[in-house]
Amino acid sequence: MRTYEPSSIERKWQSIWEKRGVFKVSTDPTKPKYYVLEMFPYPSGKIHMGHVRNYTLGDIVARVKRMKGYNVLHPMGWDAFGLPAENAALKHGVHPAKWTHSNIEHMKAQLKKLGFSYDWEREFATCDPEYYRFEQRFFIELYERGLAYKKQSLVNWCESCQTVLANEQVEEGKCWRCGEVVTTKEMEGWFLRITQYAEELLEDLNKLAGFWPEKVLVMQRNWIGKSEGAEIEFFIPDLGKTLTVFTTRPDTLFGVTYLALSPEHPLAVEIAHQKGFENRLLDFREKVRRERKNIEEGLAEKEGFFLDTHAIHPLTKEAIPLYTANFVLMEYGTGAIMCVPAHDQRDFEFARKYGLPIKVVIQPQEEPLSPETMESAYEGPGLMVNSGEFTGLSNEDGKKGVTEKLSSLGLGRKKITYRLRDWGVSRQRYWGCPIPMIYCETCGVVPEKLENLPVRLPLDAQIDPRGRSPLPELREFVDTTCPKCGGRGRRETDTFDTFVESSWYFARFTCPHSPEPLNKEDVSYWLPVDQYIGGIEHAILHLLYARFFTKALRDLGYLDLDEPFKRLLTQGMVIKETYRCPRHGWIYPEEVSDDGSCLRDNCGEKVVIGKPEKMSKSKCNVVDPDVMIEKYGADTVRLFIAFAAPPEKDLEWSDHGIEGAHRFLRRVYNLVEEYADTLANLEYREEDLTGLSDSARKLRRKLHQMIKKVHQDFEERMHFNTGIARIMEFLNYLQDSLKEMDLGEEKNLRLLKEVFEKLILCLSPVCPHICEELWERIGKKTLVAEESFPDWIEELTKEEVINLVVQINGKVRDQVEVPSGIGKEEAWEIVSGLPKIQKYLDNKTIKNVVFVQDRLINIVVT
RNA sequence: GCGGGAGUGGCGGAAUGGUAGACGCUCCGGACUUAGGAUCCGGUGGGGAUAUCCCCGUGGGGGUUCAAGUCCCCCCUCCCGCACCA
Repeated sequence: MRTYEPSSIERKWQSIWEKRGVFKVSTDPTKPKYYVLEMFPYPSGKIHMGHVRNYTLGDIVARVKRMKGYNVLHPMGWDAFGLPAENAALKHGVHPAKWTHSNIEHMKAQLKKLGFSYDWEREFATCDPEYYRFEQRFFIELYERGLAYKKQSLVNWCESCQTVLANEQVEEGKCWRCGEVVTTKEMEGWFLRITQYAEELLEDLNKLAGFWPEKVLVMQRNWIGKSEGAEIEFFIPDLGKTLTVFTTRPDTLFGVTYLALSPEHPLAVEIAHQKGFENRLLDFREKVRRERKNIEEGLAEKEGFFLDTHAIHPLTKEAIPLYTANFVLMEYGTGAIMCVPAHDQRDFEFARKYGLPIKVVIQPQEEPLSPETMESAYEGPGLMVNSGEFTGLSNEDGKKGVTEKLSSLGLGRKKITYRLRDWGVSRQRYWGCPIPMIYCETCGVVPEKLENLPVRLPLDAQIDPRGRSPLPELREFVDTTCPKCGGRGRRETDTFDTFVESSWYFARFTCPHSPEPLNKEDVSYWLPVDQYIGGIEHAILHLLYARFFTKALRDLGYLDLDEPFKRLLTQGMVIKETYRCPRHGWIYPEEVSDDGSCLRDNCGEKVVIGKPEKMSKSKCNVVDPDVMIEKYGADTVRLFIAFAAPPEKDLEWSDHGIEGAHRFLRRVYNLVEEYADTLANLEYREEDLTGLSDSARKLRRKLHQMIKKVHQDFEERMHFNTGIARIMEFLNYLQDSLKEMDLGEEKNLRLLKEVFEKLILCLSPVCPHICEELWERIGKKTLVAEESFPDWIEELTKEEVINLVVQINGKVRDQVEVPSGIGKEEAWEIVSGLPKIQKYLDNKTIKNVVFVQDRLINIVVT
């Protein structure tokens, strides 16, 4: 008898799949399609457990759908531009291109070892000119439509990465990639007008409800940050100019006691110039910028100063003082606000600090407010007071009333504001897609001609030791001719944010070799992605950009859909417990002795076992997929990962757990192997399986119940952990059952053949290699990968007898085996005769009997 | 503060309003062994009676129901996201 040797089995089947091109697909409108996509990786060097989990989940989905008869697109590629390649170049002196390609090669080999069913013929890397040429083309077309533009702006700057960051890439004031504190800087850069799609991006989230995690939808909604209110104009006589503010509370207009401008506001600058306190304003602005970082820690106090200027209230015509204040953001609304201390907490704090008046204009029902005694602003609803003609209205009616009044006077209007900003895509980096624009002294900014695309990233650049992009110094790249006038031109040397590449790769996977950017037939057949799987860390950035790009490409005529990803699964992290030594910090598990002391440098300190955390080198809790594959095989790794937790939850790596998974596969292997030769030449038909003994019939019933449950868990609910549990449960039952079954009877052998066949098929999406092997061992000539998922016979899943639970007043008091399907009367007949139950019925009055067929009978007594 | 999610054995986790704890891990006992950290068999929520049982139990408190981990209300804790957004 053979023993289970994963490594040889896995190599064997991987090469057979490859040779036969099992996972190759093509557009075929006669077949139902299914597109499953996992977020493609950055080629950082090697695969980690997070990837393994992501891709295992995707592969199970792909294999299940294939077995269910779908034409399945399951591609893989590389998000290959990005900063780490440049960092590696600096550190090891390898060119980013070389580093990237060798990483790809290594990681691809790792993925192949895991037996993922990708159509590798569709593979591409985003650093291929054949990929990014189309990206450049899209950009030019967006530019021509006014959806891409260049502007000077205050940008987030990471000194360590030497580049600009998008708002989304700043996390708690730090660079999302390297953790360096982000500063601000005035800079020119290219922007994509994502704000033009703000409303649609928000609105279409409703289409995704139920298919995307609620959490992601909420995060995107917050990010887009729609708020409805009004723009109101305040005339400044000293300047002869109008200050426009945005407010969501026009109903509080009569409570305005001051106006506040961001220190960056152009009118603040103008006033400062006129009144001669420019330096004071500049100092203040600098201070505020520095303190932005403190704001996260909640340390910054409200601060500002009087601008020695007044504006005219649009309705009361009162003179309202102008302040500049640190809590007013230039980037939001109009950069200036009207301040109503009585009804806004921030305005309240500022007013108290500087002794500004507080005027109540909204009175709540309960307790009247008075400015003297208020300890905080009242932001709730109420009736309007001190508000001229609006006094007495509810504040909700007031919002409308005041806005309409202002509108009629031409001093305001209804306004919707979004928090979402345009997407800055310029990066001062080398290893990225060149932005295909040319600066000409006579023509200005001119896009490269489409026929000249791609603008190739020069690969012979010398990496600058200071970490700066070498492109601006590269004459043969920079010097060019103007596409318009043929005169001297200078190329843009910024490259795209790498999120541009990942914003449309899913579409290119449908036609990776097409000479057109996107082939109509392919994209309309395959898109949208039916199931997208990836980490929650992309909840905003990548997913919002990709949604935007989809809509933009639709409007350019390349796509015919609104949303790219029909269903989204955000899988949890792979975590593992950590060990900490008081002297050495994080240490490896093997540096902990049995009695829990630190072994590093014979230190002996008591080791603290930390809670499980995301695997990371610095915490010494990583598990290398290669080591696990080597030790247990890919099937075991896949099985454990799919079994240990539901997909969306964090998965705690357990050395014992993976042993358990491996033990299970060995049991499957040994069991099938034991009977393989006997069964190899045996076939069965449905009519062979009639007239079975009780125990054989029961086994067959368990089999069909298992198939049904696995189908539901794998295909409908995507709860792989419980599906696998059902397979394990079945194996346990099968082994018990075999002890009693007479295998001298041919009927039973034929049944066993059915059992093995279907068991193997059910397990195959999770553990494809061992299943192919066993399939072959029981005499099959086909490939499991090309088989259908087994059907179950509903009739066979029905129990013949069931355990009827007998409750008295809702408490379980007994159970009795009865034929399934019996009615209430029959059940009562049986149950009322049970001695245990009679005991409970003595001297009691039966008030009610509740009967749930095949489940329970509940006798209510008093 | 606002928003989202979650609290179930020693652990990971199961349970269309219908036997709470499937499946796996751990641990305990047994078998086979020169040996086992291999394999197989049995047990494993708590407490009590231990022949056959009983009581308690899904973060806490109320409620709806014949019946609640599941539905409703209040509270507590933890995780995640957002946070001077006017």
